[in-house]
Amino acid sequence: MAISTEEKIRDAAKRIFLEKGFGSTTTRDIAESADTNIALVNYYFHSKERLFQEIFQDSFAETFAPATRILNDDLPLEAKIYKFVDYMTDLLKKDPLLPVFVLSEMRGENTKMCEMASKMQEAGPNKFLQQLEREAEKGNIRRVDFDQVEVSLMSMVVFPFISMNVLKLKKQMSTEEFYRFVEERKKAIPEMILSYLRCREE
Amino acid sequence: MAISTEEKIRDAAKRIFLEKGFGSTTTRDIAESADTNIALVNYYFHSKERLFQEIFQDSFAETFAPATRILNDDLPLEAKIYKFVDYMTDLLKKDPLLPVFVLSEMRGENTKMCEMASKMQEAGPNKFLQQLEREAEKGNIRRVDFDQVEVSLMSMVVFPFISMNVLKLKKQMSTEEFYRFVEERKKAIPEMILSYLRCREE
DNA sequence: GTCTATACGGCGATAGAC
DNA sequence: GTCTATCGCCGTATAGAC
Repeated sequence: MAISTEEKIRDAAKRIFLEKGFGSTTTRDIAESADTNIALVNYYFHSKERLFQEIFQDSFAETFAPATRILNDDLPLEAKIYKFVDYMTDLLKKDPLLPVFVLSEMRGENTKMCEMASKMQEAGPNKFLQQLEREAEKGNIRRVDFDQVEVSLMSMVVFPFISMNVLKLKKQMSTEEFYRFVEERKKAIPEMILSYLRCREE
Repeated sequence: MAISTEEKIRDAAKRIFLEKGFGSTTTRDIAESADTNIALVNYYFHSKERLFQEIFQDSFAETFAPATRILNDDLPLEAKIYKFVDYMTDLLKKDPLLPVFVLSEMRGENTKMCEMASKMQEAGPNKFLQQLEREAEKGNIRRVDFDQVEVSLMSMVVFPFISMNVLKLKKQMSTEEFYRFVEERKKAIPEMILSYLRCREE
């Protein structure tokens, strides 16, 4: 059996919203791209706004939930870092527009999207930071600002996808070369983080 | 003497485009925010599209030109990295929406903006990569993939600003705390890069 | 240069037949 | 569930008076 009309609309909406953002996307685009008409978009999703909210929530969760989950896993530090970079890179290779979509809709004073995002935040302690603390106590790593380390880790994985087109321009990369480049980061990023945590004070 | 109407419009346009992007910004917003009317916006800039192109070009140059310039300076490696992080952080503290604006308008298959950006690219050799090569030959640093290092450096500086609102949510930061956080990165980021370049093989 | 008034199209949304 | 037709609004852009 083929996919339902509702699914076709959702898929088309996700593709176009991620590509162009809320403001530059029209209901007509979505309907046409889903091989249907505007009336059905509103029949299933009531309004462009509500359809967008569904897509945004999914995308936000899809991006951040797995990251949080892996960092909260019970894995040795080094293995965890490798797994994090590996998993996130594969995720973003499948859906490279995810982060720039989510973050561009959350920019500035956009209270609406930020509130929505904050409702999806699971609280709980940050086990990754706790783990780094413990390793420092055991003397396995240096004691540095671990919040900075966590943000740097995330930055190095996600930013290349956000700046993909600029990167391809500056480094004269094809799409295939870009994907090879981020593949190589699966080694480079953990090495970078670990050398910072392990090397002697300068 | 007060600033000209043209300047008022340009300033308002920049503020609103950076906050909401091209698609979610209306000429009415801009006119009202500049204390004038739509007719004058089109009188000075001919159309919303052309006004946007001016703002985008400025913003693109404002973000990437200084970065390229510093990396091409004639400075010792360590001093250059510190200067880069320092200067870029100060720049983005003044204009935190710059990178997410530029990169969100360049996402996906948006050929228009990418072509515009490519026309603004100065070619020339990448002196930063050459410098890293030379340092490796002299045995001062390890020989690793220096493209990866350059991208990581840029990522760690820029990404916190792109993800500012998510970061503030996850780490429960106020705006002041966020600015203190990126200020501390002026030390943390260079240390991270340098420890990777200098530490022994693992 | 600046304003008012207006043209014109495209937008989101819905009514109503099937 | 699906479609056609249409409404009303808001978007950009311009004409024309001052």
